[in-house]
Amino acid sequence: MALSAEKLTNNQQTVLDLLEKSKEPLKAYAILYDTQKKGIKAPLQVYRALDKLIEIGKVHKIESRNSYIACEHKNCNSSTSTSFLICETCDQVSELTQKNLPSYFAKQSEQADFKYAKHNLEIYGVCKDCTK
Amino acid sequence: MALSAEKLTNNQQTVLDLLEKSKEPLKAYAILYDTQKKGIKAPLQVYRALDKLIEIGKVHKIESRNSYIACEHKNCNSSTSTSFLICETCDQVSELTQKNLPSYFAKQSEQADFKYAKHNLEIYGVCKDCTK
DNA sequence: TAAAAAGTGTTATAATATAACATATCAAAT
DNA sequence: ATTTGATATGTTATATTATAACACTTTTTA
Repeated sequence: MALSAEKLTNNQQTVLDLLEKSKEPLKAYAILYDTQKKGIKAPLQVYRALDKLIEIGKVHKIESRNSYIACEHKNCNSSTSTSFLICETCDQVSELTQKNLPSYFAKQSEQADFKYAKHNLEIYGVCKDCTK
Repeated sequence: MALSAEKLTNNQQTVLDLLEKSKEPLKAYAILYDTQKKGIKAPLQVYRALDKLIEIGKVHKIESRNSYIACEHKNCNSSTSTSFLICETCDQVSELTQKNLPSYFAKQSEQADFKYAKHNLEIYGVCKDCTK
């Protein structure tokens, strides 16, 4: 079955629903706490759901924060590269949708004799709302 | 006292020496294990040394690996932005020294109404040695 | 040289994540 | 329809990463 058409299991859907409702990235144990009423009882259930969701590109991990966010792009199948804008004031995170980043990084890498495969970019600063 | 002239304490120097000798990034508990003969006995001693070394720019953290690497640049005082090339084959990490990355990211961020402050970039791929 | 700032040593514990194993579900190929 | 193989589940335990709290010491600076 194609990844994009993948049917989610109960636990996976529960975790994804929560992340999609959330304004900010959530930590695994926050997800656990918030999904107890839906029957998720142990950390592993959360991590396994997250693993799958990340694999199919529905969720991304923000490495520097140990937190997880639903992908903003509809029908995103990519779990490879991620680029985030992280507001240091309000902690909100948005994705930088820059189609040419991979090729830019590939070029930069090449100059260091390095073969680019994928990347994780975390940009910190101040978001639109917080500059007002 | 200027950061660049900062004198390191014993623990800080011990941790930095180890990282500078290492070919790969090291994890905190690996550092702890390897510095026991130098008198470092507890995780907190390692983390405190790392915190300081990161603050003065001598060490960087690789977020997606929970590991630490000595800065390759002599007299680097910057703890703000980091850019790494991480080899998925041999786990060696080098720094991408691209002076114009910050301004490039600032420009990209601006298009999303986001005020760039600093960044963390982790590029995965295959290093020169491993492509042979 | 006193006060302030930074670092140390230590114990305990918090936060994040995975191992191991038995069982269950489900798609698809006989 | 039924076996099969892949994937998911539930559960307990534990590994890994990181910080809190507190008493004390050293270094810096005014």
